[in-house]
Amino acid sequence: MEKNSNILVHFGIQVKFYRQQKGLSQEALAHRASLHRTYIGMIERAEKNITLLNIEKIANALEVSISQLCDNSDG
Amino acid sequence: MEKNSNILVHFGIQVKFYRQQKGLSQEALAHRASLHRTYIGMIERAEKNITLLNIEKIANALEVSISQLCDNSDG
DNA sequence: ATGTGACTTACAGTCCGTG
DNA sequence: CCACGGACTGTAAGTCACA
Repeated sequence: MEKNSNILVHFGIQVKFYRQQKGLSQEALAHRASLHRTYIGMIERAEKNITLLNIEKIANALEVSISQLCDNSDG
Repeated sequence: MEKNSNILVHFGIQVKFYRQQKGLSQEALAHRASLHRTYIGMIERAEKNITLLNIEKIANALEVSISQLCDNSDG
């Protein structure tokens, strides 16, 4: 229940979850978010400390709010 | 209606609002968040594209959720 | 269709000082 | 205390070839 503090891991998991829920491949999501396909992969694997502008791009591409991607459990 | 997409501006405004509500100076907040004092100023003025790790630091220092800092009026 | 190392360029983030 | 300029260091951004 304690978060790793690794909000990046959590973020990546959420991206992957919402992406698959929409039946999108990393490639397709990358296209919708105007980002590179390998970059999406890196985000999902929490290898990059993403910036707010790109967080928004992905949230929009996934049609979810930023809160849905970042929020853990309203800690 | 269109958002400016300027989430950075919105974020900066929220940081300033919650900071002042707690009666903290930029310096004091910087200290609590383990960030530099000039950096907090830059964020409030939307001059920097902050990363997720620092978003979390600031949210914790302000004792608010990330949603409260990022969420617009996403409909 | 995804993971990974290597790579270059742009900028996040720190520190000094001024008014 | 805060806004702002300049210089600097570290790392995110963005891409590719190949597994």
